[in-house]
Amino acid sequence: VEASRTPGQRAGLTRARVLEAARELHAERGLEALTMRALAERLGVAPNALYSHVENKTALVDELLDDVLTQVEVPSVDTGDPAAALHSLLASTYRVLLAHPDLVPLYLARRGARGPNARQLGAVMLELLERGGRTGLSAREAMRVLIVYAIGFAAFTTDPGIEPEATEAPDLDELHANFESGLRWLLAGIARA
Amino acid sequence: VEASRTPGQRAGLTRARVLEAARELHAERGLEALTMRALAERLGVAPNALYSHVENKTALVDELLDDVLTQVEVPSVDTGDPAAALHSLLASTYRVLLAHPDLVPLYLARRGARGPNARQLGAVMLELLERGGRTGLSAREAMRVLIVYAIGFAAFTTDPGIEPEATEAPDLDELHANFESGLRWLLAGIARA
DNA sequence: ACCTGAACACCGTTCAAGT
DNA sequence: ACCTGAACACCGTTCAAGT
Repeated sequence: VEASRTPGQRAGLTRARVLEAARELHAERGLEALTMRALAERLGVAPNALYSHVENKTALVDELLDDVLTQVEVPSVDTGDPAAALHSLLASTYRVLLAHPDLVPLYLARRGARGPNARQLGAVMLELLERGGRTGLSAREAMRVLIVYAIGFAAFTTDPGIEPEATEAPDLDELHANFESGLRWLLAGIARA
Repeated sequence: VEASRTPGQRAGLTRARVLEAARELHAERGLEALTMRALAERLGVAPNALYSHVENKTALVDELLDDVLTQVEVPSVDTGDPAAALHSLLASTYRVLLAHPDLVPLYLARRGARGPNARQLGAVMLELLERGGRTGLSAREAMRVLIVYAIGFAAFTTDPGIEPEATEAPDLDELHANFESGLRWLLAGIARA
């Protein structure tokens, strides 16, 4: 929004710089402030200049979502109890999601992330499930249930919406314990059947 | 979009007629076509005329979401096995959600519905849980887990997103069976603990 | 109270043109 | 290849005015 550059002059943008600015903008002012126009303004370029470095807004956000997953603590795959490792992997995922509350609706809307980090977490889960005795279709089913549960409960924790039976709003500790309970039920069912 | 009415003339709108038109528009052309402007056009009024009958778009959509829940089959509360009743209630909810695939992201975004139908379903669930031996906090926790799971899995079924380990896309029968598996695990955990 | 016209304050994206 | 200016095709919502 500087009038300082004329057509033909470079602004020195990079895909990496655009993504970095997007992360900052999101961190500082939240998801709804993360618009292509605001992002362009922060970078001092015209809105359409972004499209030289990013396919569209969806691709940009996808990359943001996948990046966050680097924060998930991945347990070692081939030592220790696979069920315990699965538990800690999912608990870590839940915590990471809660650390970025306003991204959670996006994970929800896109049913997870799509990038390399998401794929790697999926591969680890499958391997742990297989070490626990589930293979092939059965392992993929278990994985789906666990992913759905973790993202779904994170969403519910960041905003319980209206509880059907509205008493008082549940507090965070209660919800965390609640997440653990459900996760244990699922892991027990997966181990048993 | 008719130029036929001058200021002061009534168009005969009602909240009920607006909602009916919204349901039709959504059914015919999908969620993204359901804009206030398109809705007004269908009713032959100016966009802002809608605001005489509906607070805003959010309130309108909330009512739509709650309405859909009338289609859920509610089992009888005080006869039969409460766990079986719980199972059929959740399976019915899942099916109803799948019957309205493009509303599912909205249930997700709002963590369920808020209206009288949602509240009634919640009350039935709590009563069934109590007949199964869970009361108070414990019952509410179990309910949360089940609701999160049903909505989350419905979302995943309507659009699996990208499976972390992308093999072939899972087919519907597989996903339905998958929903049942996870639901059984949860109900078993709830019954046991 | 219920409607219209006009506007406000936005969006994401595309197109043509400059260097 | 990378940028600008201008525009397209929208949104939800508000305000002032008419009857």
